[in-house]
Amino acid sequence: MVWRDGPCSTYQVRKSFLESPTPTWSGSAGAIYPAVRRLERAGLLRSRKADRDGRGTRLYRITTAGRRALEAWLTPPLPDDAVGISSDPVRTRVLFLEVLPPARRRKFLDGVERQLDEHLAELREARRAVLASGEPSLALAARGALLVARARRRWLREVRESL
Amino acid sequence: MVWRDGPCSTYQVRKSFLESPTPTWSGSAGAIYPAVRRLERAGLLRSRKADRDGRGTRLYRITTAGRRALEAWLTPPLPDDAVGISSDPVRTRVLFLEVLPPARRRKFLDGVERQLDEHLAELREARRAVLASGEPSLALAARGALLVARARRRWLREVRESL
DNA sequence: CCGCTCATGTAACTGGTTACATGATTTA
DNA sequence: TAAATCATGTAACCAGTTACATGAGCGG
Repeated sequence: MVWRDGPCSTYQVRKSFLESPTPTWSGSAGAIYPAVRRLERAGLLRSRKADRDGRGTRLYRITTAGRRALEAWLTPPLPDDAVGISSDPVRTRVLFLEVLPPARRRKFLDGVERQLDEHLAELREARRAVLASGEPSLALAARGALLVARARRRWLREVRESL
Repeated sequence: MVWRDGPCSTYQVRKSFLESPTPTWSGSAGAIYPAVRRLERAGLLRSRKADRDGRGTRLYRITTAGRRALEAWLTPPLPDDAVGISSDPVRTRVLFLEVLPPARRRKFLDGVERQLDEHLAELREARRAVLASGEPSLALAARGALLVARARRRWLREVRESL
C-alpha cells in the first residue's frame, strides 16, 4: 500500500485496511502502527517528518529493498497456503452439519443461503462502484470475489439437494 | 471433532488437524493441547484418564454445554466474516500486479495457473478417495473446495485476458 | 471556545508458531 | 536391544485485538 500510495502516513495505510471489503483485514490500530514500524526497522520502508503537522506524523516511502520484497512476493511459486484450499467457515460448518437434527439442517441452509444472497448483492453493487471508479486492479479483484462467492452459493444448493 | 470422534485423546484431535487438506489448520501441538484444556476449563469438554496407558493420556468427551455451543455455532445468522469475502492470497497479489513490468506479470500468471492446475488435480484425487471412503460430509466438503478452486482458476484466465 | 472527529499511538490480554523435552511404544 | 516414532506436553517468541489515552484541527 505504501508502494501504491506514494509517501503516505500510517493512518492512510490504515484507512485502506478499514475500507477494504475483506473482513479479515480489520485495520486495527494496534496491528497497523507496530507493523509499519517493523517494516521500517527491517529496511523495507523509509520515513520523514511531515511539514506543518503538529502531530509529528511521519510519511513513509518504499525502499529499494522493499520493492524487491514486493517483487519476490509476486514471484511464483507461491507458498502452499496461498494456492491451497482456502479456509471457508461455511464449509467447515457443513462438515459438522450432522450435529443438528434434519429439520435444523434445513434451517441452517435456509439462513446461510439467504446471507450468501445478500452478500452476492453487495458484491455486485461494490463491483459496479469500482468499475465506475476506473481502477482496473480493484475491478479485477471484485470480479474474483464475485466468482468465488457464486461458486460457494452453487455449492450450497448442491448441499441442500444431497441432504 | 471431539463430538464426532467420541471419547478421544488430544492427540487424536491433533491428527485430524494434521491430516486436514486445508493448510490453515496446522495442527501444531502448541495450539491444540492448550486449546483442549481451555475447552475443558470452559466446561465444553470433560475428560477421564485412559486405562492401561503409561503416558497419562486423558480421553475427552463433549458435554451438554459443549453440544449446545456446537449447535449455536451452526445456527444462522453466521457472523459476517463467515459469509463475507474470504481472504485469497492470489487475489491480494493480483491487486498489486502493477508492481511488476508486463512481461513478469505474464510470468506470474503462468506460474500461478500451473500451481492452481496441480492443486485442482490433487483436489480431484482427494475427492475420489473421500467418495470411496463413503463419508458424506467429507465428500460434500471436498466438492465445495473443488468448486471454489475452479472458480479461482477461471478467474485467473479472465485476469490474463484483461491484461 | 466547546465538542467532535481525526490521527497517532500504547498496554494488557489472547492465542498461535517454533523448537525443544520427555517418556512410552513399536519395529528392525 | 537399539533406533525410530508415537504421544504428551512446555517455554519463548511473535503478532493481532480490544480498549484506552492524548493531542490536533475543525465546525458551529
